[in-house]
Amino acid sequence: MGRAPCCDKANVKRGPWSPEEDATLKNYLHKHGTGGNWISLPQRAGLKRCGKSCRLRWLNYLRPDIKHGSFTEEEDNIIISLFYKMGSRWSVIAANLPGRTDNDVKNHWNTKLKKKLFGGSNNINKFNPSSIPKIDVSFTYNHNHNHINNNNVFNNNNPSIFQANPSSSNPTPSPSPSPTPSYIDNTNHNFNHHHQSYVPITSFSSLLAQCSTTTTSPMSMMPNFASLSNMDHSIEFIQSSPSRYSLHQSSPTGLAVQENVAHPEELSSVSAGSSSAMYGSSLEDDPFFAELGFGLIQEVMMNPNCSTYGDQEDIKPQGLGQSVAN
DNA sequence: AAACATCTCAACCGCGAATAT
DNA sequence: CATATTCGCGGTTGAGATGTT
Repeated sequence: MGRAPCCDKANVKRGPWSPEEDATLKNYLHKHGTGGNWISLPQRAGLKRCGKSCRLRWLNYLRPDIKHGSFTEEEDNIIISLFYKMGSRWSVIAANLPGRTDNDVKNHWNTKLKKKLFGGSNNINKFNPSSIPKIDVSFTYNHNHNHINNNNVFNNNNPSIFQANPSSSNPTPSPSPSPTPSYIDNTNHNFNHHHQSYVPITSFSSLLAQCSTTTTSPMSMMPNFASLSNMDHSIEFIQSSPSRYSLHQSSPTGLAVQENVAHPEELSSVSAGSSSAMYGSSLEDDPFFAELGFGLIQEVMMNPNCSTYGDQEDIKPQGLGQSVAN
């Protein structure tokens, strides 16, 4: 037995909204709000629509703070960076782009960014790093547990990152402000921790550009996905004795703590296999590998041409476990 | 100008999570 | 605590717009 439908599909209108319906919904919400119940709202408002349809129409189109129009380069970079960090959590990514909805971001990724970065999701051989504007890479890693570089998008000083859009900026009452997902809370907490050290990227385009190579192998033209994988995680070394550390690694799937590890410098030899096992997820689960239908990851991981250097010299993300611990 | 291909994006769907009863 | 209801999300679809031949 399947799930009961949310409304009587035979008696609701579907398809594009008319201007009259938009006006009706908008007026009703301005006067009454949702009343805490989208399902019963259409009936109260006099609309022959499913409640879910009303909610979607409001959130994705009618809300007064929606930003229409094309995405800026800065927005692109934020989307790309956050996509790599957390995968297709469109609502979280959208929360960092004022005026943009998860649907907008998702559509933009699927129709523009994927092609911009890879020249077609199903043909990685078309990928051409030289077609991507080069911007300075700004990896940041700090062994001394200091705060991160001010230039990157994960900066604590940037209030939009990992926080839902403040509803106070909305001049009209928001009928149903989206609650801040717990993921955001957790991430924000992690990133405000004064011991945190991690590897953000300011521009994924720049990372791809850094991976241009002197060889002609199509695979070697791909970015170093080993180093990209690490961007899904934040890594923190807390010194427990002069020569020993506890290693705290957080990822979207959880937190792993490893006690009594050697100095971070020595961890550069950690193998890909042990690292991915430590994270409890396989590289094949990685959003970018999934996106590309990637199979032969080892070859990419071993690609020496894809070492990327930040302004600080402490980081050379050449392999799993290496990017933040070098 | 017409036919066809491709792109865009609003809308729908179904699921898991959260909340109410 | 169990069940029902609602919400919110990510994946997918398809109509209309736009580009190409």
